[in-house]
Amino acid sequence: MKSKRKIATGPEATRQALHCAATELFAQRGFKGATAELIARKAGVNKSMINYHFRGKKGLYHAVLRGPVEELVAEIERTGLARLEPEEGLGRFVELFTGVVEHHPRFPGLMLHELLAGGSVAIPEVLGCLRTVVGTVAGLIRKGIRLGRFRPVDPYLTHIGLMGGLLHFFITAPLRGAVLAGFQDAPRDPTASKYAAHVQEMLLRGLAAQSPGRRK
Amino acid sequence: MKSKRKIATGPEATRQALHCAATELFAQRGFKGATAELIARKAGVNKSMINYHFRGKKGLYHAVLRGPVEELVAEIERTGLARLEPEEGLGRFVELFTGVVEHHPRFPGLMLHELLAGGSVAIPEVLGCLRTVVGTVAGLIRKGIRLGRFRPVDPYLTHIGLMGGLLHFFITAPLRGAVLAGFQDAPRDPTASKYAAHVQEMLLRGLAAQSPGRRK
DNA sequence: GTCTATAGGCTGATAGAC
DNA sequence: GTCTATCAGCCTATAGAC
Repeated sequence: MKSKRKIATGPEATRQALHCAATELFAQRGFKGATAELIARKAGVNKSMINYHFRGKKGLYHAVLRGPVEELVAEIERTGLARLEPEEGLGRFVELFTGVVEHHPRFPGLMLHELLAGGSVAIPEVLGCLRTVVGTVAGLIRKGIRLGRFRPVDPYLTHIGLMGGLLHFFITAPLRGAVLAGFQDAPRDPTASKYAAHVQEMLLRGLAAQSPGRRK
Repeated sequence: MKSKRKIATGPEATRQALHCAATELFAQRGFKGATAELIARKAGVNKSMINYHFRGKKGLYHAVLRGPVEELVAEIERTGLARLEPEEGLGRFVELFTGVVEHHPRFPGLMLHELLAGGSVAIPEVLGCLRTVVGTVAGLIRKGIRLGRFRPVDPYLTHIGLMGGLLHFFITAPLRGAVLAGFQDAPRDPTASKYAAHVQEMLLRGLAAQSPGRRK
């Protein structure tokens, strides 16, 4: 399992190898838990390259964190999520989020470590993005309530439940096998898209003022 | 904010002060992020007391983690959750979980750090307890499906969504003020019981085969 | 039981050769 | 750009006085 070697050479390949290895390790162990030497070894690169290419460990961490967070916000804006119908918009948000995680599988781990630390490691970059996400989702829910299609729930509490549910699926993936071993009816390897469909259904049915249109 | 001083004296008070301070710091920073010196200072106690009373930092971590996890399982069994009607049982689980968190406010932080680490720090103590929780919740859902009262969802995916939603509420509490500032309609200080009610409603409506009895 | 002092290892960052 | 060598600081744990 420790056979990650750098193949290509040159400065850009070094940068990428470090970025990639750091993403993995920061997500699993957090900022302090992932040491510079570990990252460099996993990248197959000399330790001091971290300082040359990223101005130190903190710079590398910021670079790693910015990617997925900014992509999520960009996708939200590109899709014009806020302007969609409430049901459609929330469904698309779930798909969009799982799509971003597919490009950045370690995003949930990074995000949660950051949240647990109280945003202490990288406040400003992330905080603004979080506000956009929360605002968009809460806005869609508010719109649905106003239109009489959703129950009068608290949009922010709903957002917490939704985001928590999404993040939890991905971060528990490594442990799932060990915990579910022995449960005969447990899904072998639940895919993200299967879970996304489940979350959409639970969310829309949970929100619906009346019973929503059947999908299946 | 750094005015935590030990008042009482004696060995038991020292133990408790360390346990208490460690709970706080491990939950916020994880095992490696919380240093022994930080814990001792917060407890108002000498650093070497960690080794005397807990056989080192790891021993202290295990002691801290065991408490809430075992209490959760004990509560599940004491309540006889598995034998209740599905709707009642799931509702009680949500209340029971938030109740345990009230006794152990740092439980969600500890749990998530552990999950993110892939259970690497304390596998055996926690893994068995997790299996009990998962098994009980999934069992209730399975029962509801069998009785025709729930839709034929995947019980394990449902459990992931439920637990994720619950945990996320508590771990985001510190950041909530900063993220929600400016959103006029955001709840000032959402209580755990208010959130618990929200989660119950979303869960049961999301699961219901037909429209469930209105509560309000 | 509690303290001080310190050992011994690891960590992040830098200096300087190539 | 990349490497080796190395420093100063921090970390956990222990020894030993009280």
